[in-house]
Amino acid sequence: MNWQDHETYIEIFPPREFNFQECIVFLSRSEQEVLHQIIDGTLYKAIPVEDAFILFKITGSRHVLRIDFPIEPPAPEIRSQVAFYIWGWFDLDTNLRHFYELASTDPILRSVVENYAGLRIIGVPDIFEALTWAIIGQQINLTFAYTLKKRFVEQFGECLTFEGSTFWVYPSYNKIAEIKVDELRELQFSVRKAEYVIGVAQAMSKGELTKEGFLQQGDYLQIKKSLMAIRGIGAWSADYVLMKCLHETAAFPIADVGLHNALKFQLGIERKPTLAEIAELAKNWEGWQAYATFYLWRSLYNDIT
DNA sequence: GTCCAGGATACTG
DNA sequence: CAGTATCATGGA
Repeated sequence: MNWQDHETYIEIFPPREFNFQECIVFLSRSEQEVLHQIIDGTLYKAIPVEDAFILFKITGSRHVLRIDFPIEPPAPEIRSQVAFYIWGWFDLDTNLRHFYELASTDPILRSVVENYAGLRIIGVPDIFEALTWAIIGQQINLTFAYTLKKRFVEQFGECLTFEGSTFWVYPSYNKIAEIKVDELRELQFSVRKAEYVIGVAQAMSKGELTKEGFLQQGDYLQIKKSLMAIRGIGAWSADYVLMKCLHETAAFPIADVGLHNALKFQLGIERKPTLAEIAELAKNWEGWQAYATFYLWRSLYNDIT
């Protein structure tokens, strides 16, 4: 982690293959997003750190991210944890050079890595959020998924307010472990989605499920197997969590509808590619399937000014 | 009205 | 074991 503490603010120095603006485009993909805000090109987010909620804002230039604390600068240890959080959020430990080399000769990836150079997988560092967001998004369109998430966060999460703006923090698993299926049904969750979400919360609340626990298993396939043992987490969700939370660049949600639509467009065909065809295309992506998927997702939406 | 959505699970033959 | 029904609702 490459950063510098200036007491009232901090600076983070990302690797060369980084473009803050591209990340902002991704973060702007839904107007219903409640877990961060972009105001005049500045990114705001509140996160829980050691039983407190910290609001930070990020302004990015070419080679440095500047992090300010609008409410008040926190203690040194907290500042360090915020830097660590942001480092992981933007997946700054990953060296993209290998991916770009591989993509430069790949018929599918060549154009997207040129178009979106510097884009990184924007993560979901909180594994409870990653697991439950994957569950919420299953089998429904993204617009409705964001509607459900917004209701869920505003019903059970906590928030900070600053200068008239509200900054929401994702609900804690301890809170969700205690609610009933009916309370989520009222938000228009299906009974099954509600059961899955509460089940994950209860497992985490009992300490049966932790991010560190998965990471310690080391091997991608072993972690995927462990994730799929959770009720409500199938192959797609497991790969989604590996990709967005556990920094596994080889994670590949091959059944993803968004991936299929992006490939249909990139290939210029009238139908979606079959799983076998995708597997064939992806042979060249070995080790970087997660980034290939993320860049292809990016190709599905237009820039937001 | 029809069909598809960032799928997963329970049931059936 | 592979195929099928079911979930719940929004958006195109």
